[in-house]
Amino acid sequence: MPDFVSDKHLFHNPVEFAMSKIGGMYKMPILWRLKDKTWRYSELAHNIPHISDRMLSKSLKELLNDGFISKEIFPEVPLRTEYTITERGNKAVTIITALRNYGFELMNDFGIKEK
Amino acid sequence: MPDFVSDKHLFHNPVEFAMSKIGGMYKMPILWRLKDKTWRYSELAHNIPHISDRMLSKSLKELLNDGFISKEIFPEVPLRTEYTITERGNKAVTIITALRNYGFELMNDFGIKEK
DNA sequence: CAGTATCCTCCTAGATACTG
DNA sequence: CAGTATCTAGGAGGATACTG
Repeated sequence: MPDFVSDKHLFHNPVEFAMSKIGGMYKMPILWRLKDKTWRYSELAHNIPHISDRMLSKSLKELLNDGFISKEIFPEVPLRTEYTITERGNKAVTIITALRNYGFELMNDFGIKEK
Repeated sequence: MPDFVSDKHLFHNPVEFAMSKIGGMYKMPILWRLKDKTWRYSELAHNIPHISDRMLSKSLKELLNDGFISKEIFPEVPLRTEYTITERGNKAVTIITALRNYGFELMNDFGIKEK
């Protein structure tokens, strides 16, 4: 697996590339919530623990630019925007599900009990 | 999914926990190489692109402490150490394989051609 | 409501040098 | 050969304030 460049950034393997697209603190939590319904900005903001407006808007923008989600703006008063997962996003959810299941296994393996 | 603490570090979801164990730049590349045979330190050092001694030794130590690999020291001259994957490491390889396949799909999806 | 702009902190990884 | 120690840089994410 040789190095390759995408979007002016150097990658060494496919996992690194995938993580550059759906990694970080909040992208998976966002995609996970969008997997079976449309959410509006404020719903995500209130539902994802600890997320700030800065990180939410930054993450949404990147997921949007990379085609994992789509956005619809309703020019009402007050303003409403809705985020929906795309086909590319749905494929991501498959691996997120696997990662999540593995994470639970590992937590159990390490004796961490969830409520 | 409530927050939880492990090893004095705060986590928000199972994916974050999994990534704290097998994430970072080099842990997956190491586990990937150990999946079907034992490697010695210098073989890993020469085979994993761009890795420094510092990062190799640091990553190996953490994988060892977390039970993903085991280590055997042969007190010969010159010194020889061999690293072998454990059952826990093999489970990790399953998800790494899935992530890797997803990464290849995504690269293809984004028009990145590998050689 | 749905964001953006600025500034700042911490942590991962790189560079370099050294050792049993 | 198989590492460890020290120092540094870059980038992800936090805090806070502001806006169409």
